[in-house]
Amino acid sequence: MAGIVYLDLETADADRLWDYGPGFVRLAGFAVGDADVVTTTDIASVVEVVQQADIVVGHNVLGFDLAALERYHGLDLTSLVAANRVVDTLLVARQNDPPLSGKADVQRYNLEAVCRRVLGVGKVAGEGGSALKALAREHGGYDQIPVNHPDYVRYLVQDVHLVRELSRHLVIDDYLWREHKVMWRLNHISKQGFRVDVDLVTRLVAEREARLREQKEFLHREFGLPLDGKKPHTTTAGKLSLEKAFSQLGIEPPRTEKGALATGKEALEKLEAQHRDNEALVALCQALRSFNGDRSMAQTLLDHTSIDGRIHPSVSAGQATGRISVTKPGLTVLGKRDRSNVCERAMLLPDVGDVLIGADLAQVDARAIAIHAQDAGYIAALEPGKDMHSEMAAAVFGEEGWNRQAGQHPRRADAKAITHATTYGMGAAGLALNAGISEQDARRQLAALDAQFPALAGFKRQIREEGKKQIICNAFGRRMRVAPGKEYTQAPAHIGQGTARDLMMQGILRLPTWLLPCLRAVVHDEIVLSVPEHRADEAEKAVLEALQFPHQITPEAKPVPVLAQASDQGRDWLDCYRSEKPWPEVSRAHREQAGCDDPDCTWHQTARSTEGR
DNA sequence: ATGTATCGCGCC
DNA sequence: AAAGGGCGCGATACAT
Repeated sequence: MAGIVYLDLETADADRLWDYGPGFVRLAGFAVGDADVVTTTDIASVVEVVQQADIVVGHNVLGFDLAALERYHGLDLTSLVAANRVVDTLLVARQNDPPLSGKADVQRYNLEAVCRRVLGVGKVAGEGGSALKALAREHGGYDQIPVNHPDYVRYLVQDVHLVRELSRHLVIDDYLWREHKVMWRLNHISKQGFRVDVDLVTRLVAEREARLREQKEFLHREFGLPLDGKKPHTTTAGKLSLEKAFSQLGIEPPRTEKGALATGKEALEKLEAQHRDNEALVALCQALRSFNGDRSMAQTLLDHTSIDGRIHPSVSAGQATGRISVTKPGLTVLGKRDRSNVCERAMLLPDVGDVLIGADLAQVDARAIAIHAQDAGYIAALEPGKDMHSEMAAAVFGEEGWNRQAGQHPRRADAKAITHATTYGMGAAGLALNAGISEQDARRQLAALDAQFPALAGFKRQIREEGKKQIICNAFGRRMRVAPGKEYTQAPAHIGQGTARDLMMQGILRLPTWLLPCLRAVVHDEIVLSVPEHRADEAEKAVLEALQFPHQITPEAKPVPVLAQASDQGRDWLDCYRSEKPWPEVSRAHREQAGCDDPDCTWHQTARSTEGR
């Protein structure tokens, strides 16, 4: 074996890792131990070196460099990861110095930023990232930069040096070894890709354009809104003419919190409800609302679809809680609650000959909190076979009116909101506003919750206190940063989300390896897989087996059961929810019909409205 | 032309 | 004293 190998690659446009083809990797730089940095275009020789290494170290190597060597040069990454022979300094940097929530910290983890922090500013010469971008611009693309260009080579050499220096300052704990295996498994989502119904996407893009044009013309004709821009009502000129329109209709224009003209769903729905008889106003609101929720998801999917007809989203764990981001395109924001946009999920398909299966964890954030809080009553409410929210309702509102055998507690929905909200530190005022109750009632309900679950209340106090040290740790050892001053809300919320994240990742780690190439998406508490039709039942059983287990925070602690439920086996992602959702169009079988009688069917509606055009 | 901030929407 | 968390993406406005 060849000691520690520090590695960095220069490639064509990084966004094209999965569809560029041979030649993607252009130049490799590596150093073995303390030896000089070697740069070469002989990538096969680099694969040899990596395979021989005791450990290969690099920044984002798991998600990028080693993935590229695996894809285009036959690297056996599986064995490397299994033997703990990969150290990704990006994963390490995030655990050693966790990010704040929000956008402020997204740029803090590129190699140069990490090195400036850890090694000191003087160690980093220039701005490699932007210089590289300039080189690419100058030569007409990342894949056109001459591989012997002195600046190109110099930045590569510096990055290898930086990785080597950096790795001497980073601390690798047990959580990180686990995390490498987690991210390697999740990277199958990027690698395999998710098949797109390109015909449907193309049709939806066209339909949306037609609809938008129609609405814009209507608003222009009736209310004098400008025609330019994609959403004229959000431009300065558009807002001005809208204000005028509202005034002419005798209505005070609705405002957002910051005083701008409100054109959001809630504001418009409220306005509509208040002035039902003002026909022109209702028409205006409806036209404006047709812009809302009208996202260009089809276009976004199309923009990210590779020549193989698939999207290859990025998977990363850069959030403050460790939650997994699936982006480019973002798969965590596809419509689900709204009938009007749930059909976005119909655009994603299983592989040919496959079906999609899904499973989601039941109340996983509550279980995460229970694991930490060790509140006997709270854990009891989470026992298998019990309906957690009904149990919570009984605890807060009393047993009366609830026949356990007959079904759910009548105030189940209220309890659900309270449980969820208090985990995130909602106060009485917020709860009152949210639930439409008096502040006094809200205070009483929150107090009842604390009284019924004293250990839960104690845990929240304790974790808020720990949050003052800025770093808190979840049940699996992930370190999470709490913003100073935000301990009250963030500390319990981070525990709920962060431990929930690692419960799901535990399930991912428990999946049998044959299912890894089947992974298509993770959405916090849900996973989706494309599996051969004849193995669907077997796969579903294996997934449920993997996702369900009791977890205890210490060997002495009370275990909390983690439970999951399977979705339907679907011929597209939407089809997976056909028995969960009440809308007929969720079923692919329904969508395959030429038409239907349901006037509210969002699938056949567009077909009807465009008929005879 | 390109990047950042803000808003408003969607999801869990 | 009071305090609802975490995100991604598109569109626009504005600065550079």
